[in-house]
Amino acid sequence: MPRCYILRVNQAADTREVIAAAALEFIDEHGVNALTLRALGRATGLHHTAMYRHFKDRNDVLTAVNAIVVKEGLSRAGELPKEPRERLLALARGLRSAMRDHPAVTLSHLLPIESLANSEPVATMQSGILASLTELGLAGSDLLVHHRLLESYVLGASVFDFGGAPAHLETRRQRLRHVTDPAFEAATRDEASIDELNEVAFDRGLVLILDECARVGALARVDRSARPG
Amino acid sequence: MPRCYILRVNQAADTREVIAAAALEFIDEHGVNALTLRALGRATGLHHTAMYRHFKDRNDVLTAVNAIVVKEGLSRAGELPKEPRERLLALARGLRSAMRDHPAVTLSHLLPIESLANSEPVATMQSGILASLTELGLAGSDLLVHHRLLESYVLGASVFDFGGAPAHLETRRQRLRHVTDPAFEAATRDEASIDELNEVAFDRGLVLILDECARVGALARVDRSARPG
DNA sequence: ACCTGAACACCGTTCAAGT
DNA sequence: ACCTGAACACCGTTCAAGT
Repeated sequence: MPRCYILRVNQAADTREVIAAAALEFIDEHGVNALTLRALGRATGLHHTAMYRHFKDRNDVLTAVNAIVVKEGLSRAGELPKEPRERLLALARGLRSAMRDHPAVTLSHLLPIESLANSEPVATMQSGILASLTELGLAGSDLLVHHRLLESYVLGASVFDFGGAPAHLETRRQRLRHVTDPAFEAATRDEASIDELNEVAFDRGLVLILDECARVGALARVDRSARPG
Repeated sequence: MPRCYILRVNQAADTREVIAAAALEFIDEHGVNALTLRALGRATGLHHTAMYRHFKDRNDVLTAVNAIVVKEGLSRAGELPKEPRERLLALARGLRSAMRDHPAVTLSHLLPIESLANSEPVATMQSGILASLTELGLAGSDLLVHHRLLESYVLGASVFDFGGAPAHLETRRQRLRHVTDPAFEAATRDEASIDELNEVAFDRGLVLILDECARVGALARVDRSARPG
């Protein structure tokens, strides 16, 4: 009984990736909590226990889904600029943009902290960021601290901003209900206004942090050329 | 059959709060995923279905646990300074400190985005932050953006920093394994070094953001006094 | 008002069996 | 090598029944 209508027509593609793509689509539509292995089985036309042939466990499926999102973030960043500060800006905005496209996935973005380290898109993103920070002049503990700051900010703020989706609007209304400023009224009027506010705030913080990275990097570079060796 | 050894000796206290405190203790020890209602029943000496007399559902339990952590954050902040920038610093560091004390709870801190809005400690924290930002001179959309930035940074970065705990050390080693800088070697040597790096990076970003809030607030204040009305 | 016990519909995971 | 089907130990939640 050929129930595998998706897999049958994608024999060329790697089964693992086909399943992961189906999982991403399912999460986008129904949320991450609704993604049970049985539901994923229905979506792919496979028996739910067949997943264990391609994934270690359910977390492994989510890890693969996250890798797709990071990969989309890289392609969103486009051709990477030569200038390191511009490159960091492009990478961060690209990743943010991919996460915004898949808000329901974001909740499981805390998972990759544990398990995504070995995926290829994450390694690419990681080394791109480290190389850019180094080019800015950062080294040693300065490099460590600012790398950590940038990572925590970009991923942390995005997880926070999108993790509660799609309950955003009502939540924000609740949290700001004691404020009487008319600007608050306007910003909490609809989803679009809140989303725009989020993006403006995120970009403000991102520029702030990258400016600091460039400033400290430039200082360190001057310091090194003053007393070489 | 008196199985309720905890509740029996705390008849004065509110049952809901006693259960929430037991849940916090359990999560600290066994992680948030291990907190099933049946396990919580065992910990409190109650039948697991009795929880529904005090909580709407399992998420409601986690919401109550989060409220305790935020409350601890407020008390960690201590006597609040008069100066608004110092007050924001104290509030943010206090909350961060409470979250660091309960890293396993942090994973569920994305939940409060949806549901914690109505708890009393969160409301207190919220209004304290808004009042401080206003005192700094921020108003209108400036106030909105910087409030959002501060909130996303403090909560987001902390969720990200602690969410993967206690798998921190191995994760960081994995993620930075391509770096050869000796400073990285030192920083990933043990848990304490990584924790220290996290705290240094967090505080750096916090000061950066608060300086920006003060700067923009001061500008806006000058602007308002230049053309009053 | 608060707690118990049985029950329901689910879940992730394992494993022997098929091709 | 890949997939199925039955089975296991669990889970959150509901509800009638007890005091």
